[in-house]
Amino acid sequence: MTSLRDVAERAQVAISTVSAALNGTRPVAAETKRRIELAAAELGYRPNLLARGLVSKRTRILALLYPTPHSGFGLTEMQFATGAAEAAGEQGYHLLLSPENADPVEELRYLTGLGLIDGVLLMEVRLDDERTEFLMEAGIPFSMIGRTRNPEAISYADIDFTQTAQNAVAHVAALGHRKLAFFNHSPDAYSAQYGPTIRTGEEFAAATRRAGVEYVGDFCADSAEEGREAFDRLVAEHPDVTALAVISDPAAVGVIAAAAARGWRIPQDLTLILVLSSARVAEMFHPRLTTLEPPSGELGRLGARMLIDRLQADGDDPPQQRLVPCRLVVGDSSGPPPAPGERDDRTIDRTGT
Amino acid sequence: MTSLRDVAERAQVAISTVSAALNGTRPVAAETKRRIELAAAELGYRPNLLARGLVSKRTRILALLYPTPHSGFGLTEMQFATGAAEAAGEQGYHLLLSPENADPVEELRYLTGLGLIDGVLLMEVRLDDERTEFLMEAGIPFSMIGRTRNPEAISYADIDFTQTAQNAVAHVAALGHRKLAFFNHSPDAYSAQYGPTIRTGEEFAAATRRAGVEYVGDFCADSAEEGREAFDRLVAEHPDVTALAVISDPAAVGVIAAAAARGWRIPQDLTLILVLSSARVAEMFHPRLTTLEPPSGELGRLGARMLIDRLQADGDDPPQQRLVPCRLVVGDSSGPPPAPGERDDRTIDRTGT
DNA sequence: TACGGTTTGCGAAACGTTTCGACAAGCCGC
DNA sequence: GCGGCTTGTCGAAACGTTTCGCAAACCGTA
Repeated sequence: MTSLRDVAERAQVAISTVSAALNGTRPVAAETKRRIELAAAELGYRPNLLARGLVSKRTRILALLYPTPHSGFGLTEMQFATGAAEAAGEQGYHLLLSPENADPVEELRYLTGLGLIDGVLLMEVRLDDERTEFLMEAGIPFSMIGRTRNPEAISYADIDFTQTAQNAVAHVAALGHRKLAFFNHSPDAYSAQYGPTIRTGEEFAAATRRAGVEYVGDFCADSAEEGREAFDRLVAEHPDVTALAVISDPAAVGVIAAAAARGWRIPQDLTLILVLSSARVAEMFHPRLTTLEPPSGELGRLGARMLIDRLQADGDDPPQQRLVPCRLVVGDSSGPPPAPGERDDRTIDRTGT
Repeated sequence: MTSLRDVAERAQVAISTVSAALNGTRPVAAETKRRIELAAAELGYRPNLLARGLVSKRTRILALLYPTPHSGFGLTEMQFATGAAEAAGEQGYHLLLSPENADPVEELRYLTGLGLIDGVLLMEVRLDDERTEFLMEAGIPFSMIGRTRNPEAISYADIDFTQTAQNAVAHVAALGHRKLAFFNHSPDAYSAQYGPTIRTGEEFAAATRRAGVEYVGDFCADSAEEGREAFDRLVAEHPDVTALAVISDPAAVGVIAAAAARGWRIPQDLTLILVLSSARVAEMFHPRLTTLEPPSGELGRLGARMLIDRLQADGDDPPQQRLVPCRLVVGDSSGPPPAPGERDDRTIDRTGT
């Protein structure tokens, strides 16, 4: 490891001069500077981040905090991480992957106490998130991917649920549908606090209202079986439904099976949309499903960039907040609604299977 | 930030004594130690990682290096990362996410020059990987998830392709199949160097040979269209094939479509297996596909643990090497082969579609 | 020639640790 | 009662930077 000292010796100047020349923090005579840069290059000098961080209190390291996932990580979450890492890298920052243990706040206290971290990027933010309170109090710079219930004072990048729902509703309305159903995650302890779940539901309701489309909301757990049941329930109560949006991949599998069992074809008899899922997943289905794909990578990038901006403008300018809508990827599961009576509705006894 | 010095003052001892007491590096009188620990707890003292690292040359930070993915990151890759982060966390280590730019070796040189990193975890290792050469030469501890062509001297965790192929072949053989086809990734510039692609192909060939099962190997790019074409080609040349393993998710979509177009049912007319894909993806298919699921999380964990072991045993004990087979998740796409002539083979003109 | 101002470079302190030689005190056996 | 050993503590140096006060050299102007 060659150090500043080695460079100084070789260039025949003081250590402090080398530092000034290399960082441009102070004027250095052109000739001297040239000599120093040459020496540094010859020796392959790399500044030691630890030493620098020790005195400057800046490490250019960010931590990405994520709860150990309850149900395995999806593609979406991964893309937050890689997006953030990429954006950080571009700005000369590094990203530390920090899985949370049982006590996220304790974890945070520990992590920030290390002096290793300039700021924190929060993933999987809940509507009331204790982590934000801790970070605010401790005065540690952070930004969120997602947002809390009242995020006014905090920088965040999140999905634009309003726009997303509106686009989706516009899509089905343009095809001629007058009634849209939506299967949300089941309102268990987790989802009750999980922003995307709540907001998607609310915004679908609102968007249909605005568009004059009839709306049916229901819930189902993330399994094919539950998707099947929810679908049967839906058709029983609303036989005239022609379009359905589902937020869970496995539930969609169940829906498709149940629809097929009923003799419904997609998209002729039912338009099906996968919400908050990646197009790559949607392609696995047959037919290829229309998807509202979250801009995960971009959200990760935005989150990281906001945090870095905040760190560099050490004045306290107002928090940045960005909402990005999902991309509507139209697949083969979107079509005009069936004419009344056109649907070949047969009842099939599935219990025998 | 409370420092060692604050603790020392409060406990009325020298700084060095506090350090010794807290780290147990030297014997300290029980009473003194108690006083110090009390003071540390009261002040909420956290050792500063930068300062510690500066002198001890150990930061307990590992870097996870991954190429910016050519085709988007899969679930599999994500699980390497989270698995590694988890294992690292358990041992008091941290994991730095490092996307590689155009020049991986330059990136490595920079990263390791920072003095921030104790060791490197390599992902997406190619058969001839320039990164390993650099790391060996530079004497930087590292381990691999995957392995090079000749990995004898390096620690790695990889899939046990031999066992995996054998299990898969045993599975179809037990069902009564006598002929197995395998669609590998297309042998383009990338795959030609990519271990899993090469090894899976070789091992499937070898395992069928050992089991006395006839083998047909072919390639197809990662798209439904190519999967379709490959399947049609296969059936044209080998109409008696009854079992097929596919390594690419999108290709499997094409295969299923092409089989359906032919009137073949799965699994009655064809047993289909998805290779190196997650069970979560396999569930999206209808029917739910039998899968060889890579033990990604575990490989990540193993890789991290090996690296940490290596760092802690600063003697040079031999490299650790672990192979873990894929988990065979039997879905609804596995069944006995059709009786000869049983298959309802109709030729369908798809060109009109 | 003298003088204020500017340019340029130097040296030392500081950041928070670890490490290690020195040393004081207490205890042992003879 | 004294040398030698053990035990416990201290102080200082070192890690590789950044930062900042200061001084030397040089400029143009009076």
